[in-house]
Amino acid sequence: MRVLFLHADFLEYEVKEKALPSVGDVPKDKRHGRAEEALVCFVSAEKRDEADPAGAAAAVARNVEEVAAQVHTRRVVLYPYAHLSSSLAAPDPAQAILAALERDLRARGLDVHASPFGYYKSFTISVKGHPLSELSREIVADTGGEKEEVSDAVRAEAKLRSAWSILDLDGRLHPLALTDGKVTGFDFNGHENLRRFATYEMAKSREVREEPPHVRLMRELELVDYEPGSDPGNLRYYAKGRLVKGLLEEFVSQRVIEYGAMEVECPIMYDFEHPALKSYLNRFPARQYVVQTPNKRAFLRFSACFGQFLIAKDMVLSYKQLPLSLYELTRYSFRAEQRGELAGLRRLRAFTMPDCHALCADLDQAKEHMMVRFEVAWDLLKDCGFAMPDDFEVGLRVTEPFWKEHREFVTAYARRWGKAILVETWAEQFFYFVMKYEWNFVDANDKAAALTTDQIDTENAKRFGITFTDETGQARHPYILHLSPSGAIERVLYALLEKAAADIAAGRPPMLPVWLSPVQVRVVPVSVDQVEAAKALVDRFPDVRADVDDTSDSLNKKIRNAEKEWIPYIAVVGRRELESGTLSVRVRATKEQRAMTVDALRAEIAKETAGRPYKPLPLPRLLTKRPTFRG
RNA sequence: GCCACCAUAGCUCAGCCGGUAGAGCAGCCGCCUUGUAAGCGGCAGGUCGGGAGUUCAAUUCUCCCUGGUGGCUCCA
Repeated sequence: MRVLFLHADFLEYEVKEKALPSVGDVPKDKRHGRAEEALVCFVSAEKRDEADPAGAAAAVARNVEEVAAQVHTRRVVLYPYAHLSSSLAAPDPAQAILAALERDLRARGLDVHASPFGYYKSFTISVKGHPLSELSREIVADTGGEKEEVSDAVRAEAKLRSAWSILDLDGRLHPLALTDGKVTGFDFNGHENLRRFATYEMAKSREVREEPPHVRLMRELELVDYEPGSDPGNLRYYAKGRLVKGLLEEFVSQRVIEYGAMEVECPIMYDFEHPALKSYLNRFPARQYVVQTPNKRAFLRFSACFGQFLIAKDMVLSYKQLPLSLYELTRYSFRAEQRGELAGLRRLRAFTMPDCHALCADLDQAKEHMMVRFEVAWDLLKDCGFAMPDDFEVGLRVTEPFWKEHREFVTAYARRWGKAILVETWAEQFFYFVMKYEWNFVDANDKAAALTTDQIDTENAKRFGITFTDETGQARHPYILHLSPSGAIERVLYALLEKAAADIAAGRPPMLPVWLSPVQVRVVPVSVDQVEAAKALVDRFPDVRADVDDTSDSLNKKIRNAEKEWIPYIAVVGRRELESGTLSVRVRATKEQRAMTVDALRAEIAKETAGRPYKPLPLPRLLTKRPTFRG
């Protein structure tokens, strides 16, 4: 709908003749109207409002109430005014919407004066001159006409009754309770991180009032930054950040493809009116970004699910080919998270998510294959630089029927994980999955963020019409696993930076793994006499990100600058080194200073980075040629 | 989305009861040629986040907007 708000000293109108033959007659006493000191709302109902009249009316009502409050009036005039839109709703739906709007506003306690619909009218208006007195808005029912449907899932979540327990390695289930904000029912001694995770999940108690440390780090290190020129939660990556993110993306994709998934690529926007998608949205409590294309309304994908499902439904599949995996690294997935929920790299509106769906013939195969992928994800996170399983806590969510029938599977899962896990059981299946797990990173502020996650989906094959032919020649719907092997790439970076922040707090030198360090070797000449030699030295590190500090700063200053950048190897070159043919290397990880040859340093870096992707230095090699992206 | 708080130079921050701003770092210029976390001096840097209001006068008070942080809600 379109609304023009005018805060008026008065509005006076006179009904003339019918503009639409179909409208009823207006009684004599309603043919003239006058309102004093009112918010006059000229309103057009539009074509797209027809899809959700109640939603459109409610959205406008909220806006009217808000604007009325801003201008401190409770009197509102609704004035149907077709000329605000080039895509008007048909008269009948438009009248219905306006009537609903009028009722809604009355229900909100506003003094509503509605001017007749479908007539030519003359009017006189005196508009106040203050800055809020004139305002026009284009209003769409919340997240489009989908609000009602999406909120099925949101509502389901709200009334979702769940029970929390800790499952230990002996298969014993310890039911948890919340007393005075404390989680009880399990002896958390030696499981401090699990206690923090369970408390986060159950009590949501927040005592810390600090900015998460990774936010400062991501900016100081010139990796990532906010972009006020975009929408909140859409970040910009500087050269170093793009490198780190690109390496993580490549590494994750490499591991998933090695495991056997087929990489595909899908559109980032989808038709709201596609029947399978529409019904899928009901089971997925997300808030979407909405895009108006030239001829339809679309939403930006919030995962790779439907893109891959739409591919899978057209595939010709035999049981002999299962389990079978499709994979895409989504750059980006979009979720219009509420403003207050966004936080640095932990929670974004646009994020990069690897998403790998496996079609499985039956539940046994799904369970078995889930554990194959478990190992892929485990090795992946380990090789990204995490301590497994120490750096994470498992949240495993399961429906009661699944728990009862597959308790042994869940217990075996916990044993493989190697420490007690948090289990949430739901009485009913509210979502499309019967079982899911996440590996949660718990940060310094006791906030948990899910990285790796996998789910057993029992519904979507049917919804999307995905079938395979079984041994008997029958078409059957597969079970679908939804794995994000690392979770969002941004979250991997978040967790690495939070780990580094924990190192700082513990007095250890913070750093990224060598394969992810934007600069791996900084060659530092002691004085100008060695600058040329230093430049030549860099060429002897062809497969290493090495640069040269060719500034005229003091040696101390050059060392300090390199340390502030978390460079793992600082190679000092002075007269002595040139004479001996070695480098004097400051090794960040161990805080030692070692004399090494170029080959020895190269070998050490090669060992540190073995099996990980490599990308060249994304910046000029000479520091004097390099800009600062921010102070 | 709701509530609270924050926004001053590229960065980190001072700035009293309303009288249009200051430091350190970074940058630029010069001197120094440095032996393992800041050498010295100078210059230049501001629509005090944006808009409106109150006032003779607003960085300062009020309102709205934008962005950020925390809490609530949420996290598929």
